[in-house]
Amino acid sequence: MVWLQKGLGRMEENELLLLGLLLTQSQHGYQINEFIEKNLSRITEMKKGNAYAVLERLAKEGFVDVHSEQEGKRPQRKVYSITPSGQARFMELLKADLAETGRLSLGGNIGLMFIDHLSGEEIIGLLEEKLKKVREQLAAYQGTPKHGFGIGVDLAVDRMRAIFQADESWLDAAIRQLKAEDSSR
Amino acid sequence: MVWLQKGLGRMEENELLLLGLLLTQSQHGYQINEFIEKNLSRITEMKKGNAYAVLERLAKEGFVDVHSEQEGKRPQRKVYSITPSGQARFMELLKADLAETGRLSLGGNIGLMFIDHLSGEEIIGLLEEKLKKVREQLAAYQGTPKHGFGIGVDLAVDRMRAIFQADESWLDAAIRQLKAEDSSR
DNA sequence: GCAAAATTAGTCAAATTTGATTATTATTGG
DNA sequence: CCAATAATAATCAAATTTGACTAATTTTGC
Repeated sequence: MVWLQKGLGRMEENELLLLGLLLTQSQHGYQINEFIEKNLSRITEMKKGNAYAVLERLAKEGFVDVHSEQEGKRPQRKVYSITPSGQARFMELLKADLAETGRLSLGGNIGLMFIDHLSGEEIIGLLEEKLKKVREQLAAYQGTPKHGFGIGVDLAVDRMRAIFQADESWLDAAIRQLKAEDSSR
Repeated sequence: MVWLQKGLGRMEENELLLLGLLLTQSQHGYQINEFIEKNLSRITEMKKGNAYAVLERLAKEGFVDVHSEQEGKRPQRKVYSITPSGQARFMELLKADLAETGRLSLGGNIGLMFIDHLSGEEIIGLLEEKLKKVREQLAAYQGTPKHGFGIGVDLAVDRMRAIFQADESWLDAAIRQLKAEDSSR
């Protein structure tokens, strides 16, 4: 993976996300995780287990309140709500996250680094496979209608789309060039 | 952060990187970390401490051999060399990393999601600050000469540059649009 | 109406990652 | 030539993250 630094770290962005989701309404963990998996899978990859851990951390720091609920014989669930100090923290994190360059981590670049350990055909074959997959991803974006969760979510998704598109163009150009070099031997 | 999945995970990419670096020559930990910090900071953000841990893991799995060296009274250093099974592992990881869509993790997107908690001017101000920083990053790329560590490294760096450039364009367009909306009120 | 599958809700151990810290040897400026 | 700083080399505790697991309740298909 590849990074370009500054701005919030993983964990701080996870805190920002959870605080942001709790800002609209108090929720229990499962509810939050459902929402993330169903609607925000393009915008975060935070795992369930991690979300629960981050919520506990936020509670320990006083940014959220927790209280247990029992509905019938269901496993007790913990409802989290944001505190005033949590709201302040949210604003702080929000501004920090928006202003900085931001982490940029791109899978597949380490492989690229060592590409000369493969033969020309192998390289082209693998990169074409990759290009195909990138295009599938892009197609999925085209198919997605606006979320309706506010302009921000749409912006975030669109930014991802733009980045993906750039990767597609880059890959396409790289493959062409490799092919040209290959045939000129 | 934002992810788009499939391909190697963080740790596997870290393994790939270290195996790849050991392929050329056996090295001790400090040497490897120096090289990464000085030459590959645009391509990975693996931290020193982590590199040592990953090397230990690789040793435990038989992908690298370790033997301690003492030079004078210097702190003993551990020299790592790749084993045949490590070479096979390298090839495996290399192909996997090249063929998949690859993780794409983009900082600042969570903030974007919640942008409507800020006022129009605040948003524009923060995004412009961000744009400035992104442009600085881009300028740094322009200034970097080719590495000379093989075509792969250059490709990887260039891919990063392309992605960054796309982010810059996206940001620029987004700001314009926000300004237009703002002034039409 | 009942067995199988899916959903709800969350926990936990193991693995990974970070950031600070230690300790020795070179180098540099005055 | 001596004190301060930088470079060498790595370790470790604490924090975070993952992925598998538990366990109860609904829903579904036959």
